[in-house]
Amino acid sequence: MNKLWYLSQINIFEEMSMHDLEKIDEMVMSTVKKGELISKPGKDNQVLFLLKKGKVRLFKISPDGQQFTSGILGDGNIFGEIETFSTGTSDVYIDALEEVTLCALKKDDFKQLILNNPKLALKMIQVLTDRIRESDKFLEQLAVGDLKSRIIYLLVKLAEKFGTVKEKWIVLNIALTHQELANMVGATRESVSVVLSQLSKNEQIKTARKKISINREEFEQYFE
DNA sequence: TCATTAATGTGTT
DNA sequence: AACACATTAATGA
Repeated sequence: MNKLWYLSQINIFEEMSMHDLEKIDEMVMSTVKKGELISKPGKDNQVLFLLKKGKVRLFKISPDGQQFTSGILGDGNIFGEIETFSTGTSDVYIDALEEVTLCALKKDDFKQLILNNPKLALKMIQVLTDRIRESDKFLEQLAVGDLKSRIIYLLVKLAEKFGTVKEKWIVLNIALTHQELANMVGATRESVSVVLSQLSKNEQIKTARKKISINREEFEQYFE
């Protein structure tokens, strides 16, 4: 099984100066509708994408057509490939989980940006390091855990990245179907449904269609 | 509001 | 895990 997991919390824009942010703002920006493919393996875009708004999914497709989601990136993240710089996305499909606004950064623009913002370079390293670390951990969890623990691990990760606290719950601000969750933990849609309703019955999570909240107290121990 | 589709739930093998 | 089928919620004409 090809199991990778990239989850990065870091907002790449934080370290940029106002001046550069304005430049980015002027850059060609495109919007991609939900479900549309942004990139696929082998496609040599030679650009870095700055994700201004929305969420994208990185996934692979196995020979039998099964999708495996290897990561989800949210606002302020960066992905893509240019000759001297790779974010590890050259061999994955990327599609939009929701309507997405992004701008494409060409090689020279990126170089310029780095030159103007030494801190940005550090941030980039941090982002990529973080992805590797997450990937490692996730691989481990997938190898050792039963389905329930894998799902819990995933929900906690999603909560860290996309969650907002609401009383005793953390609401996951990301619309995912059970099928999509299944694609992330390498399980079937049905078994994911079963585990989720189990957790729901135990008041560990709350579910609605494409909406999940997790109980803060129940999962406190899982957070770092 | 109704009909269609998508998401989820459940039992059986 | 795979399948078939039931139920329910979302969508949109």
